[in-house]
Amino acid sequence: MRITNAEIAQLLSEIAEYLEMDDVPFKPRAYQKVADAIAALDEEIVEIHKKGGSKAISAIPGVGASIAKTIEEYIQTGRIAQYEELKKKIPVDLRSLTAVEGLGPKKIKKLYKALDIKNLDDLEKAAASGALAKVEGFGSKSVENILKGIEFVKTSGGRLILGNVFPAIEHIKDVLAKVKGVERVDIVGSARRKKETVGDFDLLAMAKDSGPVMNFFVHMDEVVHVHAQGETKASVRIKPGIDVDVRVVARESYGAALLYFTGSKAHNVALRQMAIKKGLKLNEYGLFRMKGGKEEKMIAGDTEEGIYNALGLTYVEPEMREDVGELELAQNHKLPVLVDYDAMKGDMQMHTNWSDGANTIEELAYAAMALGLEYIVITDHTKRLTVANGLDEARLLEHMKAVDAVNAKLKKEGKKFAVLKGSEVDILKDGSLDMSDAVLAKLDVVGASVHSYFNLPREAQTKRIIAAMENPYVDIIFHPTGRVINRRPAYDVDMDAIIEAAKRTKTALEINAFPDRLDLKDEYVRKCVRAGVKLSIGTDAHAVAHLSYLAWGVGQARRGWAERSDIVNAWPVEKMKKMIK
DNA sequence: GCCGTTTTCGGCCCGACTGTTTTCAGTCG
Repeated sequence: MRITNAEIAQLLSEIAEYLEMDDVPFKPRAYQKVADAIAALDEEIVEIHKKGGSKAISAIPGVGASIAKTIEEYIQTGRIAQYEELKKKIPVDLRSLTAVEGLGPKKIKKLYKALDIKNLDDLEKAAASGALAKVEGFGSKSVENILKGIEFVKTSGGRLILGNVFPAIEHIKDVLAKVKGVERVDIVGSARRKKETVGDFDLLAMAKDSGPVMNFFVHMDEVVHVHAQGETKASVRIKPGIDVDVRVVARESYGAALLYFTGSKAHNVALRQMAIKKGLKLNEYGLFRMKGGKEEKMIAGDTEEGIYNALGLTYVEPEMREDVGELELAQNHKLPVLVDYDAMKGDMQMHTNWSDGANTIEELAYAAMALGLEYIVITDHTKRLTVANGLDEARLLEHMKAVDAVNAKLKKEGKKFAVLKGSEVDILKDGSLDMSDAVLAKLDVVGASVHSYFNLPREAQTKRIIAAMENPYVDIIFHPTGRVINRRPAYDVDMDAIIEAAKRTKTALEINAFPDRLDLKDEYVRKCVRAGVKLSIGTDAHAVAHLSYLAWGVGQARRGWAERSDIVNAWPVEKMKKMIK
């Protein structure tokens, strides 16, 4: 069983929480910082260790000799003695208990000592029996909130897929923007950074007087519960089970607030530390010059750019704000110029009613044209995927003629738009394809994907995909890792080997833009960019409505620091054809 | 426990809101 970065991060985070329970100063922050860094790491920590031992691990920012040894201990023995000691003292299910809003290490410890509460079930029983309300520091209000928190943890199961819930939050943003006195509303938080999943939504509003907008917000029809309501900040749950926070600030502080509420937390902390070094203080109201421990003068705050510049940095795009090296680049004015959301010229993957799509070739073409695209690649499934009505050689040849017919019609109408002939070919167990080379040779673009044998051993799975890339007609590997967010993990593949083979065979890797796929994920996108492997963004649309998902693919590309030159379909059709095989 | 243009000791981001312990600790982001 492979040890993942996520499980190491979870263990370190729990150690931090245990230390927090005992009021140990500063250590909790050190452990938590490392946990966050490892969770965001784009390399497997096991690999780092294999290459350079605990010394290489301690090269990760925030990791010193001690924590490096702790991680090494886990990699070598599967256990951490320190963690087990701590767990023995207070054997509780920290992961689920801390997921309850309002419960932190201190309260969890108190509940364990007083009522032997170890998990959500114990907690729920104690709340129901009335025992909880008798614990010092807990009252009827706490019990009520804890019960609601438990319910939420049980039903929502954690993070939501951004693309699926975004329309609901955009609606609230639009409604708030219309409240009298509101000058501007922005979606901030991880949604602005285009993280693939979000825990909650944050909105920022600009207004002189916060009263009316706060009042409106907590009384919206969608609101089922108000968690908190103050003068400038409120937090509610809306109907689909999403938590939404809103914060109101004045114009002069709006940039500072945007910066602060967009995060990430690690990026913000790093910025504040830079400010301190310059004798400044950064908070959500602005960047201040300090004198004798007091704010002397606000030197930036109305725009994000002004704050970055005052700190000697170039503006950092929200999708890059994860404290994974972007600040060093900003300091040296060497940030990449990320691919723009409106840079896309084409869509590289979609399905028609010839296989498992809902619409015709023509309907997709007109819809894509309306979205401002210059070309689309039709990539219906092939024969092995019988459940999707996959095309065999004969039907694919027929299908190509149908594409020709649509192009002829568009030309007659004077439209400058191209429909390209493509296919989503199945990669069979041995790495061969379910379509003859003779037919593939007639297509403009060939994408190949894995739809079977998800559980092959790592080596076999890797070999299988590389074999497909070696086929001279395969231009793109579609959804290269097969993961479906919140539903199915990626198949076990050696991504470094895949990326290396992609480079060697000049095969592009897809960023599948479907909101619950976003496959490649951001860290692999970064690796491709670094290696010079080209990327292809496809919506994998199975209906006209899905074509708008392209923006989620671009967001993912930007999170991976991709520039326009890295994305084959950010180029006009002729240039795109040259960039693929 | 980590770190260093204040560098091997002495610091460690900062503010809003809640509930309850009538002055603040705990949690969150």
